[in-house]
Amino acid sequence: MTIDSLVQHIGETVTLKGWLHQKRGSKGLFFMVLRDGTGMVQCVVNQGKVDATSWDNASSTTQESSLIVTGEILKDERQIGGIEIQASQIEVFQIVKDYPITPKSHGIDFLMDHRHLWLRSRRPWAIMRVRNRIIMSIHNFFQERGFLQMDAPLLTKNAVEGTSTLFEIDYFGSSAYLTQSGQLHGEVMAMAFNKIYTFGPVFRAEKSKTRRHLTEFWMIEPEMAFYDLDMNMTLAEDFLIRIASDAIEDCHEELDLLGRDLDWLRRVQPPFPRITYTDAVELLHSDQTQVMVQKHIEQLQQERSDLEQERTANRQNYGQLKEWKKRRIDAREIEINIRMDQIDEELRNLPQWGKSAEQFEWGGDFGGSDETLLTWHFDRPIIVHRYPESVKAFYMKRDPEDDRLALGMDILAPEGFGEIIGGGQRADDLTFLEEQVQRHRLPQDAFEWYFDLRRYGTVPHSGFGLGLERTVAWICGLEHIREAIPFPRMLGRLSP
RNA sequence: UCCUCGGUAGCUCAAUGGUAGAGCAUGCGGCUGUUAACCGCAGGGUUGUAGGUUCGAGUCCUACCCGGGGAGCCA
Repeated sequence: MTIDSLVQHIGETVTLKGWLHQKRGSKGLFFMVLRDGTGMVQCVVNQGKVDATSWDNASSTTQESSLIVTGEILKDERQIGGIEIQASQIEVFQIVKDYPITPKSHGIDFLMDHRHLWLRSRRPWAIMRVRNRIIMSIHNFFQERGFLQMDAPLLTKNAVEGTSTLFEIDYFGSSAYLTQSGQLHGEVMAMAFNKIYTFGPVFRAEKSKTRRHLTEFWMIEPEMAFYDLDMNMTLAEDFLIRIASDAIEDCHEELDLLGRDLDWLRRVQPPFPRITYTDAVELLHSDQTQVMVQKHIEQLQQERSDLEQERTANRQNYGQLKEWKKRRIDAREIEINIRMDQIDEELRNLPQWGKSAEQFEWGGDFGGSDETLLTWHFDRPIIVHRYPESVKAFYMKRDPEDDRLALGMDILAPEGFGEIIGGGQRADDLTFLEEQVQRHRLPQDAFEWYFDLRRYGTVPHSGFGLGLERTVAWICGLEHIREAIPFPRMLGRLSP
């Protein structure tokens, strides 16, 4: 029996195998929160209702000790899940000594060093389950629409994105690279199977230390023959709507535990605003944007002064309080300090963001701050399309109505989560592509097989890439992408 | 690579240049309905590293190492 299925068996006696998450007790009574991977449940151990060995076992268990609990399932509305176990027997696999991750707060460095244990905690549990649900949605979405799942090679000879972000490895004496994208091979398969999608890891040697970057992450890249840019955007829109609605439907408990504001996810409904790059630049230049920045600054200043007042009040009353209450105040003070640091950082950044938006020049690529400011204008994901060709990859088709533009599109998630999808319509003309490869100083011969796609039955086609971890971070409302993957690989982190 | 903040007990954090502390965790004791339980007692430290200033350095200065946040770049 697993904890997630207990609710259907109220009144029955069951045996659960798991780990001790937490224990409280008083004379002759223990409350043990048992974790088995599927959920948590409180087990009550009453000295009068168990044998002596079981009582000793219960007494000696520590955090993360592995054990077997037998007992009756009782309804108890006060508890998590509305049930608790009245234990009749406790057996032990192992008594643990000094489990490093205590129920109190920890710093991120410590937690990352103990990621192999941290994954047992509540928060990672919820996130990984949402990730799993999202992966299922992705496969269901494409499979239901007749897409063929394909695996692109991870070792390649070609750069797809910028060459500076390639991981180079020795391949029997010559150099090879870890793939940055499965797209070129996806195009091959689209010409063979019409509609395909890849789902695999990609690698980028970006020396980025931000909340949105990993060096190894998972990408989903559909590629469709006979799709133009508009069809591509519609597919991407349907795709995100499906992911969000499945998560809302099936991940109540997890999203609740993460404190996710579901209203933002419920608003992921068609149509997503579609704005051209040029309009987006105008929006950045608008007074409206400046007003928004100003409003944000004022809000933060308000929050800051509220926190300051609370802190002062706490300190004034401090002397007269009972010991346990003092500790609460101490803990709260730490929380306040952390939040104030965040606010100060944002208050330092926001004026710069406003300035950089104001001075943004047509032709450049949006920075993280520009994306964030753009999304502030809308209540759901937005699609920005028709970028200047100079900021997009060599394989993008040009806009027939304006040669300066590429038929690319990005989808920006709201609430500052930024770009989660990038894609577009592919160049289908051989001569144009050959010129582009030359212009970008890419090795012509490495792309010969790719050019063959334009020699033998070229057709209009499109596709996009979705970053899985960014999507998980968005759906879960995570501040940092490192929590969206079990074992994040980042600048300076290769273990565990 | 640049900017910025930080590194003090196992963990989270305190400490006007002047005797290094608290909570949690751990150990022992108490408490029969706890929800980050509570109460009492105990053990626990080369203040990131190497120099320097000073009567005196956790605190000031220099260099380096490690980490957080941000910029650039991107999904």
